[in-house]
Amino acid sequence: MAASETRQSIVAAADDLFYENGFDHTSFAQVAEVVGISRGNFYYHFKTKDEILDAVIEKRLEDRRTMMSQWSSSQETPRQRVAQFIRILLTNEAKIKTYGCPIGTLFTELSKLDHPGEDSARRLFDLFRIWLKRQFELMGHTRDADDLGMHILARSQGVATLANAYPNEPFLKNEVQQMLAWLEALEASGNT
Amino acid sequence: MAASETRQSIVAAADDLFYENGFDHTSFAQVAEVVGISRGNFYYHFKTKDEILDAVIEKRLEDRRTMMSQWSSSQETPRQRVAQFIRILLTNEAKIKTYGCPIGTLFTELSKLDHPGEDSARRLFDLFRIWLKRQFELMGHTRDADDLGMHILARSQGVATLANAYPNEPFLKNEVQQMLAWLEALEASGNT
DNA sequence: CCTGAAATAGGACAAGTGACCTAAAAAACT
DNA sequence: AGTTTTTTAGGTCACTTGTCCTATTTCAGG
Repeated sequence: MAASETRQSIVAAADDLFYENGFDHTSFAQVAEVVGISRGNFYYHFKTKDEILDAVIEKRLEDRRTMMSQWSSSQETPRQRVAQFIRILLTNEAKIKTYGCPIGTLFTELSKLDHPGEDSARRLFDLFRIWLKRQFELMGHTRDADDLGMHILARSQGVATLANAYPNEPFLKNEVQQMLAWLEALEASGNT
Repeated sequence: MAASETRQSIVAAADDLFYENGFDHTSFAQVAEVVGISRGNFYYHFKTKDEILDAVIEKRLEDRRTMMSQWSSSQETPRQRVAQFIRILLTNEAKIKTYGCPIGTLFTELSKLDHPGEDSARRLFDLFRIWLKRQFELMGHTRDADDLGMHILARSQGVATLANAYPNEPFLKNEVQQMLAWLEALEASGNT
């Protein structure tokens, strides 16, 4: 098989396993088994575990970028686009209740491990942060656009964490409704 | 030294290390070194790693219980007590920015590891959840007391996560102000 | 078909882990 | 002081981990 294909399979499998079991707790053997290759072959494609982590983060960045560009083409107004962001919680409800937020849990783990990849993981937050800021600016909230973005980002993180702790409750849906209501209540024009 | 004292030292050291480096990533040797005892002695007090985890969770539960009972005696109204809860984020600002929330990060890790201690860790959330519910009930919000408690719990979690990701920003203080304003804006009497 | 590069397999290694064991030291009690 | 119990130290074990190495297979280009 071509090297790039195998590489993709490895990154995809590692992406899932890191999400489901955590980065530190996922071993090379596990990834290799899921992909269906030998551990030895593994090292032909990735020399260190950190290299896989970098590749996984790069993949997650790319996946989110395409997701956000789809929003830009399907949603007319910035308000609708932010609403789309909030609704990720519903789209991924099942996985979030089981594994939490893929971005938040990865950053939290790497931060706790004092792992160099922490900085790369923060870039996943940055991606949404900057994008959200831009949307709020387009809504006219030029001065506090970043604060509003951080606010909605934090709310999403908190909801994901508690939905993970209490999966069998309507909590997540309730909070999404509240966040959407908050978004609607925001004045159309900012305070500049 | 008396066994109970050594045991306490171990639990205290493990509490810190689990918070700073994570449960899975903390080894017996590290805890023993911090306490200043041999690894062999360790097993006289705790037969398995899970036993230490249980003891640490029990300690955290007890610490929070005493904290909340202090609030009850120092704060007159339930509204002031909830405000005190919100202000934990400020009290522990430095540690939260470095290590995140001790309750949230522990639960997230155990959930990801599929560790049996996940249920015990959830009881830490329960402690605050039930207490918050009670405060909102006392404020007159009998019907949606639990929703309000979960809401403020989730906001705190989200703020802690993002403050950990962006420690060099006024974000945490801003959000605490917003949460306190939200609390003030709640009607004194509920919707029953 | 042949040849050299690309890709794969599987074994080996050192380090670290949780767990266990036994003997020595310390403390408590008679 | 002597004896029993409590507490401690340090070695050992089986296992897993990330990493490395070498031999074999696959496969494309001449």
